[in-house]
Amino acid sequence: FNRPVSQFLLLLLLLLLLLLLLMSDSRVSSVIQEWVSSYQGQSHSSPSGNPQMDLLSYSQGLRPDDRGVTEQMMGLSYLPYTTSCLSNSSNSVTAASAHHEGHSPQQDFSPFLHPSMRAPLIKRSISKDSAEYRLRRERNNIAVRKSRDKARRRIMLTQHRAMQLQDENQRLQLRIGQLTQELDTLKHLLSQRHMQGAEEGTGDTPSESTAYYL
Amino acid sequence: FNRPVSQFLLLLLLLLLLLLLLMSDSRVSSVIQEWVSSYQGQSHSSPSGNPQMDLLSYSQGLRPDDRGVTEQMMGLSYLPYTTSCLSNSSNSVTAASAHHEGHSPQQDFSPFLHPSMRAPLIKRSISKDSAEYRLRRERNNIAVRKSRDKARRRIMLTQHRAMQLQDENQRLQLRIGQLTQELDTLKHLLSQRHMQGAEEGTGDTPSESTAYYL
DNA sequence: ATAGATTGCGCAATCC
DNA sequence: GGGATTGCGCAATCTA
Repeated sequence: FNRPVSQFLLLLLLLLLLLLLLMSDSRVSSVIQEWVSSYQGQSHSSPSGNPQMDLLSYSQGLRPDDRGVTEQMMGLSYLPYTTSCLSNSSNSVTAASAHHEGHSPQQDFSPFLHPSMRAPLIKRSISKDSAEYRLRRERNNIAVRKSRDKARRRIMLTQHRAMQLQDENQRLQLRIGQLTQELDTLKHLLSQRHMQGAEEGTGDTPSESTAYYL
Repeated sequence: FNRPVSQFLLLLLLLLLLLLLLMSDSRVSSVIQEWVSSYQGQSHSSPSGNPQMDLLSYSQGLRPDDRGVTEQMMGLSYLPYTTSCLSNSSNSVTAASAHHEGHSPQQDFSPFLHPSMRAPLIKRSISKDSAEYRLRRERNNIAVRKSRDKARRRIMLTQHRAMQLQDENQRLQLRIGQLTQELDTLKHLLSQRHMQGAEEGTGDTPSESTAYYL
């Protein structure tokens, strides 16, 4: 997203939420509950009911970046022997702090050359360079996209909820002001009436004991 | 972060914010303003005044992952010619949709082999494989870390503000209930008094339609 | 123990 | 030009 688009979107969403606020007003409660549930209970796929995309859209990796295979390569830290490259089929990457494994289809680099990370080499033929490793990566990429979308939605939602709550707050405070003023007026009126009606005896205060003419 | 730690941190921050709320209570306004300003105006380094880390902490890349040099390698998509690897010094990566440029110190891959991305090859000797390119990358990494920290802080803040606002809302609604009840009592009392003391005028009613004696 | 979810991080593109 | 943001892939870790 570039700035103008995101700003426009934000504004649009704000307007929409304002409309929603106007329509159903008694929805201000349970902010934390929803957030926590959306944070922990991710068993439901699209909590916000976004009609845009669901699981399928993620599995269809049709982003403009995804044409073809989309490989990504890897770490290879701390190697002064840069000349003997991957074509040696045995030296380069795959082990450098277990970060960013080398990949490149039908090419295998056995984990080598890093003294601190030699143990995982034996670990169950790790890092199959182009077998079902790609499958796992692709699945994880899908999951990552999904999770990040979810996070984005969650953040937007929280933001809008905050705005909504702020508006509600303002309204409530206004209402409180009104009520307070009204109450003051009434109290004043009552006390005045007490003053005037003092000749009939029965002086008392409005809030508690109002049994004059009993 | 794992869950318990993050939950504990969240609770701690919540308590802190509650304290802050108790100290200065008139701060509930201008939620959106702050958010937007923190979103757009990023000229200030640490807006929340977090005493934890500032620019220096970012430049000192001392994360447990950062020992040594920490390289990262790159894309290389769409190459059926996997056998002729990097040692050919001219074929592999660097151009695949301009993603994840190959790196590996004192090894240079000239951008090749992708028909759609041939133009940037001429572009000012791009992708210096290990010169000041590394410097730029390192600086960008620092900036990225900083930006993400900021985003994290912002999100937490918004969240806590939402909770805060919700509490405030509850309080306000309670107060409104109280006021309304009180007002009803008073009104009832007044009307009763009107019934009984019908001989005295002076009716002025605050809100809507109790103007008997006008 | 296997798969999805979350997260920190680096890279590159883009914004400002 | 240089910091700030952002989408994305990778790997580690968590969780169910």
